[in-house]
Amino acid sequence: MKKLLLTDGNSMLFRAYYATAYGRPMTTKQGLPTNAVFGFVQMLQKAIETVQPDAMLVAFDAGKHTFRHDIYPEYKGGRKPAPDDLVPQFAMVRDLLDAFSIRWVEMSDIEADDLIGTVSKKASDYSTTILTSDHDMLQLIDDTTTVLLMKKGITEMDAMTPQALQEEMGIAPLQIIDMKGLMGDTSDNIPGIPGIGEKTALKLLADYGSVEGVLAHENELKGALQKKIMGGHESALLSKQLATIRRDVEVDLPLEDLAFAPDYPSLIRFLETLDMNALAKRFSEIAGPEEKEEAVKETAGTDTAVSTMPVKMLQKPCAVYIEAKGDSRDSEVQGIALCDGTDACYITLADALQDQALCAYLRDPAIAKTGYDTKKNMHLLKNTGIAVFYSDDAQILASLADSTLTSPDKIRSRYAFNETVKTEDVYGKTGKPLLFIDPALQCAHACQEARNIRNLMEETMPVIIEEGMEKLYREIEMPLIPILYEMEDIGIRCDADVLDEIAVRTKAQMDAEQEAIYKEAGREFNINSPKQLAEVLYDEMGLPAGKKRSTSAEVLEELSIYPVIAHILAYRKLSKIYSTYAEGLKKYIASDGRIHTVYNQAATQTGRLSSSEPNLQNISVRDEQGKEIRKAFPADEGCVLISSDYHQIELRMLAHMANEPGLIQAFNDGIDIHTKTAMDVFDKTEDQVTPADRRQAKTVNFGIVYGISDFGLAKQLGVSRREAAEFIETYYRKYPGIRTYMNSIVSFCEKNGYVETLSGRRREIPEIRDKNRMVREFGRRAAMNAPIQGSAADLIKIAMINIDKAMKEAGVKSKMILQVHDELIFNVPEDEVDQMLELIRKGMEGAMELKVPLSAESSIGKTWYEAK
DNA sequence: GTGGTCACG
DNA sequence: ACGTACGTGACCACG
Repeated sequence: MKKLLLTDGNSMLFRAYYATAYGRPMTTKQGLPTNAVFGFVQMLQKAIETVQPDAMLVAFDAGKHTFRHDIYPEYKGGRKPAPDDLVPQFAMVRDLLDAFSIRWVEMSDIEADDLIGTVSKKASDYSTTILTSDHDMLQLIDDTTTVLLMKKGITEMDAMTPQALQEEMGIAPLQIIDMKGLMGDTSDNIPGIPGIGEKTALKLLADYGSVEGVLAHENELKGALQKKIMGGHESALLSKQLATIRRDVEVDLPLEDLAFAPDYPSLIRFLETLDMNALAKRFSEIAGPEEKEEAVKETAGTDTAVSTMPVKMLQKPCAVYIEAKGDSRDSEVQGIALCDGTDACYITLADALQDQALCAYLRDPAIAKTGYDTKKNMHLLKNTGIAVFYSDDAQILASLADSTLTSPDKIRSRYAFNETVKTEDVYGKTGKPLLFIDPALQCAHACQEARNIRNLMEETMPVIIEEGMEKLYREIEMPLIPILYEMEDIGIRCDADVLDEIAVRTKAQMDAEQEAIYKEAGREFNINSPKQLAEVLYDEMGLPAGKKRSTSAEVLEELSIYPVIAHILAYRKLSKIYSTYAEGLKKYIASDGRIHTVYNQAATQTGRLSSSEPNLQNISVRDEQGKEIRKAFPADEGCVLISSDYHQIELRMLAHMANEPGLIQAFNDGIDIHTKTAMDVFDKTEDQVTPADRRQAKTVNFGIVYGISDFGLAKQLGVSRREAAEFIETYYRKYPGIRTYMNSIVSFCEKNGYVETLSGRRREIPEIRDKNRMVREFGRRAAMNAPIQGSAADLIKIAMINIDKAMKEAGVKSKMILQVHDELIFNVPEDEVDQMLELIRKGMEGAMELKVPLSAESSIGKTWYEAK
């Protein structure tokens, strides 16, 4: 029998509101209250999981005047209006249901109860569940209709069947109406018979069955009770009438239209727009495996712990998993698991070292082996005596196949990794390691992970091939791995003494600024706390608050007439230098006096690298004082640092991709591009362009690359939106190729749901089809930006590969040590400088053949500070 | 664990 | 009526 889930929307929203209203208020970043919607969606999901419906409908009350008011004007009288912070959530929850693709209904002057009563009656061949917190609904229970009664909290509910009702209250479903007739209902202002409560009503119904039965036998009753009944005939009959749910409303809701087809991706995006990110994440876990259910494979094979790797495993491609005692790259290696797609075998590190055949197999470049995060595996294996030649990296494959998979967690949930044995089951939690490690668990865990890797490879490889990304994968991403490994391994020198010096100096300045701020504020507080700072500025000192009581530099700069603001901005800047850089970086200096950052090759949606532990891609440079940090990064003894960066790479990339003649011409002529833009947009000659004009034009150019909007540009330039729109229009008129390109990229994305780079790297942009306009606008901008940013990322990756190759061929001692998106930094022995300058320039400028020339400029210094 | 802020390209 | 420039990661406060 098909299952139907009917929900009383109002009842549930109120319940959700009061279940979550206490404690801290919950709002979006803009301050929109969301607590009831938050509870609502959780209740709904709980009910969906419990019922597993085939069809579903949510009913809402609408209108104030129902037929019940005709017969009893005081019906639902005396109710307090809905709390202010609940009101906006009525509309919000309807939007949520739309996003979720769940049908909802409201009819003017008809209550949700009556809609549900009517639909449930029509659904006689369904097994129906009614979700509500309203006890009135219990009258609808029958053999095929259950009421799920919401209890305290958010997800506690009780399934009420005829049997359960009989057991709990000793009455049949329809007798609920009689109950109300006798005892009334304060929440709906139904009078009942004054003086009759639940206990008495139940007793009377047990004896006489119904209101009419009680009235007919009132002479059998005694004393006060009889008196109450005799005086309450009219009220009892009226109350009974009010409590009766109508089941014959004229409503056009064919049951076949109510099929339950939830749109989880859309729901997730909706929740994210309400800043319910944790909840969105939980839903993506629910939705992820469902979309890819074939990912959970039935495997016929076995997991075996071996002391010598069986020969049959060594004759074919396998997934290789390195079992280690933690997940950092210096964790202790425990053993190795191989999976051939059917069976998996685990061998301890000690045994593996004795197994010559295995070692030869692992390092044989002629046999394909798949790993996961193979760069990390190379670090893990560094001093073990074992080397693995990996032909494939499943993490890279997955991130190319779906660019939204920017973390191991997302990959694991998207591809339904088997997690029967968790790392902490084997080794305990970090900080609380288990004293005894169970070898059998290690084996099970390692084999499970090897299987996961194998399955992931088998699922993603066909996608890469089908979507034309094989070349990108084979010729860019895979070759880049050992290069990044080497950059991480070599690291960059870092001088703790210099950092100390900066720290001391910065701290002293911070203290002075702090003093000044406290003096202005009239008291001490934590300047680092945006909350406290906002209180001090906007409440105590009475500074004018704009729309948001933000304390960001952007907002504070507007208030710079107040002396305290300058101190705060100075304090913030110093504090950043102090904690993130001067003190922060010291933690990462390894025993070799060097910092070994981690380059993540699968962390961005555009194809850029990211850097972490520490992030060396955001070391200060724009701020003169912050830039001092770079003095702590010296070249090695007898060496210099060469820093080489692409000049305006994204605009060149845009000129090429859009095939815009004017822009291409400008680059070919070697004209300063921002000046050129200023001339075109402001209609000036080169001589007339002031530095301020050029700055504005530069901002316009950034805007173009970011996926322009008049609002964003206006904000950035500090001009009106109309003026910004005019700049954009003028720009497009001068460079019609750009307009055409942007339009075509957006419609491509609308049609296909993704965009791609010159190398065929895809970025999925599901947002472009979202119901919410803001989300959609974001999707459009991302669609305009991703091919540009991503193609530039492809370009520098190719340059890195070329340069690495050229360096190896030249046999130089120089090392590539850092990448900062459009910039490469090398540690170069003094006598290799000239050779390297030429080698780098060739490698960078020759990485791609574009319609515009590429320009790479280098500078040299003893420290990173000087090489800039 | 999340949000605000700020560093970079 | 609303409110957005694109892409990252680290630190701090706070619940």
